[in-house]
Amino acid sequence: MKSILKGVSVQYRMSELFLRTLRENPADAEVASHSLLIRAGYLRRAASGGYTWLPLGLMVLQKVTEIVREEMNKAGFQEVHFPALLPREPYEATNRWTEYGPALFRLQDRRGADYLLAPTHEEMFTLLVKDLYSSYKDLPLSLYQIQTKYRDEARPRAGLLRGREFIMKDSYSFDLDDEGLVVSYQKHRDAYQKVFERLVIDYVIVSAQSGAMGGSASEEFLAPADAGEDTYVETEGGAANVEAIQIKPAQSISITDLPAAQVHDTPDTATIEALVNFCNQNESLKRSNQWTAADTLKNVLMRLVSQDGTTSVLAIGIPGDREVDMRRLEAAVYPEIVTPFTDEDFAKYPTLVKGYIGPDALGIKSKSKIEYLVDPRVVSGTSWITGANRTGKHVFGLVMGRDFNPDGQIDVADVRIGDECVVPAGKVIRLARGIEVGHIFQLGRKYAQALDLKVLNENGEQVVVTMGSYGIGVTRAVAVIAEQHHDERGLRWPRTVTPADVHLVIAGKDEALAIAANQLADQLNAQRLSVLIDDRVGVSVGVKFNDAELIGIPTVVVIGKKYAEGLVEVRDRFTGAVDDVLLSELVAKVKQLH
RNA sequence: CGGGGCGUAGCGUAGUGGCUAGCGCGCCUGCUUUGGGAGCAGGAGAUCGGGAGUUCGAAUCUCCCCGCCCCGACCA
Repeated sequence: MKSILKGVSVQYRMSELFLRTLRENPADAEVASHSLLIRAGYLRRAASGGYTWLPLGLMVLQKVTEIVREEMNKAGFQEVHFPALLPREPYEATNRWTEYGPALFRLQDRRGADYLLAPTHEEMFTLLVKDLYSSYKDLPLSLYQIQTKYRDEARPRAGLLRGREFIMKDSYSFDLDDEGLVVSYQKHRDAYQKVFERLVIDYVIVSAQSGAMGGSASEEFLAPADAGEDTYVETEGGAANVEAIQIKPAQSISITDLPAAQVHDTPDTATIEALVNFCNQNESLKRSNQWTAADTLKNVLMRLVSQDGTTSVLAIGIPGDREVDMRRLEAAVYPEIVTPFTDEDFAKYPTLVKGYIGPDALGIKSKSKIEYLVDPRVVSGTSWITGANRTGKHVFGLVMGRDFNPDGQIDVADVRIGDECVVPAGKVIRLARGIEVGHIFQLGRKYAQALDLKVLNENGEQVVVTMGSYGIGVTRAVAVIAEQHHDERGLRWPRTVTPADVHLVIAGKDEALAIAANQLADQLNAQRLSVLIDDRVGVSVGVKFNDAELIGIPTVVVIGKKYAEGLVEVRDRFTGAVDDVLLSELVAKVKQLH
């Protein structure tokens, strides 16, 4: 493109930048970060879940990466770099070659040997440390890398938010004992807080399930956003992923003085709603205060498939006004997989009557031998309307601890505001969605054990090392920043990650403007402030302003009609403030904004 | 993997059996214009996702395949 500048050097010129902004939102982008990053020319989709970084995008990615790297180094962690393409054997040793399932990209080399594209690198880090270290004196140690990861996601979505190829910073800590692990964990936690502060990502730290990696203590860094895939709860006492919360069990009640259970005809009441309506309309069942779904006990059947392929059936008893939260259930039964209980499955259990299943037919000691677990609200002395195991019949006043005894508890009902929790302590005051940008957890000895990573302790004994594992989604963080910092006009990069410090718009075709703009750019460069200069010829100012707002560099300087009076305009993309500044004072003004 | 939707030029789209596939943006040439996505004139750009079929005739109907997006189950 023609430039109004001749033979001058500024950092980036719009006339030359490999960039094409789009006026309209791409049809396939739903979330703001995705749509804006494409429209503003930061990214192009190259494959399902794979994106090409264009010059502007790469500048942001590099800044984000550098902030992560700096904070890791400051914390005393050392950077290494593994191949993404790895042989099968180490993953076989930890059983993850099979355990990781279809999300693992597997491939073969020309000789037919199995390889994988690493989804995480626990095995390699463990083996590396084993290779070089063998004494307690070498510990503690934390290593990290910033690496491209591969996961064959069933459903890549929302641009950078969930890709099949993405960049992750993963760290691993190695300690002699549990106390050391706690210290290493805390160091990572502190470093992560600094990273997210510098990235200007709004986040909450929530208790988490450690999930597929195994291990115990675990927290997630969630960036609150409607586009997020995780749900978390906040209580007076803290925050947790819904998968990790624990509902406070109800107080048990004395069972003496409770009326005996009675079976009643309740025709056509296979759903809780129908049952409650029937109870409130039937003369003999009516009571002064209306029956509600919470008075009923709903028994839900699920089929569980274990890793070796064997299946079992689980019955879950929850108050009728609640639903089983599939995410919580999946987390609770992990590593078993939950599948629906079908009509064919029903056929195998003649004692179960669909729509009228009651506790009598459930439990490992019953005829069905189906394990029966109940919600923590279903405790001894609570009385329920529930199925009588006969079509069109329910039993009223069935008392837990007197009339039935389940095999145990399971806490998988949906969570609501006001629910009392043990973890995190207190009443739920907020339920929100978040994007997981970081996850830290105490892995323990799973990998060290499997790969035989031991060191000699002070007494000359072999001791298995204990590990922590810590991740930051680097490319995801870019999307999160875009998600959290934009308005209807476009992106608004925090100054720590902006692709350039100043967007200098030449608003006019007078050559004097171009010369002055160039001088300003040089002055800014001299102060280590990078400049993207819009030197395009034949492009109307409206287009230039709109592009500047879309691209989202936080400080926009306009040199145009007021140049004759020795003034330029400084716009703050965050506050919307517009100031006229003397040319001689521009650098000071820009520095002040930074 | 289940459910839903979609695939027409770089982007956004019209076109549900009939002529040379239309429009807006973007792109190229010329002139004009220059503080909020300019105007006029001319132009380039499409295997209508792919394959097979039905038909005198297919972007349009049928089948198969591929790809994309959304919702659900997994994760940084």
